[in-house]
Amino acid sequence: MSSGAGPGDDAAGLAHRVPELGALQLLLAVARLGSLGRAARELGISQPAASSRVRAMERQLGVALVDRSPRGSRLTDTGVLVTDWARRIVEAAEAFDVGAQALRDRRDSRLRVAASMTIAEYLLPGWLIALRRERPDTAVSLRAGNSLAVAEQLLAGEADLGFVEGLDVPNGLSGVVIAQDSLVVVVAPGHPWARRRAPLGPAELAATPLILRERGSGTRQVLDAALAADGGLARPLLELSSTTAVKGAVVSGAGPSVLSELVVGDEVAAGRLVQVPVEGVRLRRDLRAVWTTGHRPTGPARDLLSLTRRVVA
Amino acid sequence: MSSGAGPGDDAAGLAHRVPELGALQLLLAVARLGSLGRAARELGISQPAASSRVRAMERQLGVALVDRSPRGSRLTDTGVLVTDWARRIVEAAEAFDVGAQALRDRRDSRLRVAASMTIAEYLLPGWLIALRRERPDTAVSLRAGNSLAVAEQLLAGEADLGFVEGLDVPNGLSGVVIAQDSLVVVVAPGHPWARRRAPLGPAELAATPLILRERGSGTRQVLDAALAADGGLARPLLELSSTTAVKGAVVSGAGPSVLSELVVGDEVAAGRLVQVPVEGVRLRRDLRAVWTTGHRPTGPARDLLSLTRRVVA
DNA sequence: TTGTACTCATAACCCCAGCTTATGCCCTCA
DNA sequence: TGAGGGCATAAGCTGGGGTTATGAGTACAA
Repeated sequence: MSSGAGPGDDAAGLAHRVPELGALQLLLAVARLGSLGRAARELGISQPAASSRVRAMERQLGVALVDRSPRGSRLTDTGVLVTDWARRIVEAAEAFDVGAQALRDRRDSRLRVAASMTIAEYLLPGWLIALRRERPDTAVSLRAGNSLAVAEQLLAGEADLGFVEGLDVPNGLSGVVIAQDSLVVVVAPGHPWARRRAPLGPAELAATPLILRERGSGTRQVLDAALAADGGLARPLLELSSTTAVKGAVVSGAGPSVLSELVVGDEVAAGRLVQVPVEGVRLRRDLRAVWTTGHRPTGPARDLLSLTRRVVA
Repeated sequence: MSSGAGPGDDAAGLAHRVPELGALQLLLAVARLGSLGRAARELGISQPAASSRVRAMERQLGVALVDRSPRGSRLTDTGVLVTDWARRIVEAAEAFDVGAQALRDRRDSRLRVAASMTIAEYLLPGWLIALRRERPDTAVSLRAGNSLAVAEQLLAGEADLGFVEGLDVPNGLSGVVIAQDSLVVVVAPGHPWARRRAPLGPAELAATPLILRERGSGTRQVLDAALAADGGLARPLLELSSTTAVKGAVVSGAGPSVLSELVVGDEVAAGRLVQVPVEGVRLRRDLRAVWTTGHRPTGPARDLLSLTRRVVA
């Protein structure tokens, strides 16, 4: 094995090394139900199919996952670990699914939602999963855009309920704050700030070139407003057009950035990014549900709204 | 569409509604490279194959994902959204991959790691991904167990580096604290505590029956120790044998629980669980890297260690 | 213009992964 | 001892997804 691409760091083979979704679901079902046959029935396949899939997974991964016995199947120790990793994939897939579903049913859904990008990306799938649990019959359609587009769609009657992040409510709309989103300063683990314990102040933050989204983006606005309170202004080291690009640049060590904790939550938890403590800067923005003034949400819109309001009061 | 299971809430069809990993990777590659052909080359498949896969995805999801032009392909607006959801699936799959890889190479790897369950499940994959980026040739093997098992393997020379969570360092081992894990009180969004703003005190926490892991588990130990400082003791409402089971019970509203923020991070961010503020209880535990006293980590072990220490100093 | 180089789409063919049904063995329990 | 639930094996079919070969549209330079 020479240097460079070892086996396992080529993206190409990922799909061949990771079992497909159906197999992972099957594994979860086996864990839950304690029997290959029952799991097979739950997923609507035959028992031999389930048996062979699990066997194939074990061959693929090179470890034993389930203990078969004539009275059922239980996970092995490593099976438990693998299943937990698998669960994260399946959950991400479920979020993808509800999101895609909502995206597809553009027209004539019972509940048409318009949301800003960040909310559509990170929060809505979770809400829709919860909504589906409580009101399985509600068909939801989703359109994502910036705050302006959300407002337009509500005013044009093309959406029943909107979600926006930002400092104020667009004209003609009413709304309630449903959550607060914190912006956080993040750096790659190798950056000097990563070991820092003393909080950053506004002056230092304003003086340091940051990796930022272009001027006009929601995140940038909040940052500028926060620093303006101290007479400062964010200095861009690099301006990128998508949040993902910014995040990628920070992870690869290009410099510090200020991003929503929604966006970097995973990376911080997994240690790919480090959050730098900050003091004296108001890096919070409200997340709001909005509707056209006078048309308080009713029916499915009300269901979804009450669901989101129970989150982070 | 009658009541009950609508289309989209049956787990069975998930794999048919969500494109498979290869297709999602392809989409990410297209987004990054701006061309179907280039993306195809990167993944080692032919251009027509890529073209057809993307087309199949669009048919499957019912939305246009990429704008084809004779000079390349760019994502549509909804394509950007879908791609972001897809990225989360692929990242989960990468974590699965490195984990499984480490699990497979049990014997004669250059670096044999033993880790407690929680660390193996939530943190190690991220570290291994980072390690692979810096030292692509390092083959890592992983065994997961409780703190005792980790200690045994280190002392028996079956592992080079261990990771444990807990209050103290096992006998015969040395170690450093690499991170702190906070335990948090969580409830389902419908629970009365979800709207609560005043922090819980130790007395109230000790007086409330909780959903817990069985006595002897790491989490339970920390909780008992923390409450013991005030003369209290956790009262179980329900004792379950796995963290996942506890989490599931809390999500479905069975009652409050105390869990590691590593475990519930996703759920809290997505609003499936609500974190309740707590005051006056020391719900922190150290995460430590450990090794047999006298054998300070060298080589690959040192690489991994330094990597983890850069995280949450 | 015309040639070249890039894009993506279409067509015809092929293969194997994974499904199904049918069966058998093992264990447990009434 | 027979019934029933559990898993494994065998044989056969199907189709999704791959391949190569080719065409058609756009851009740019000679």
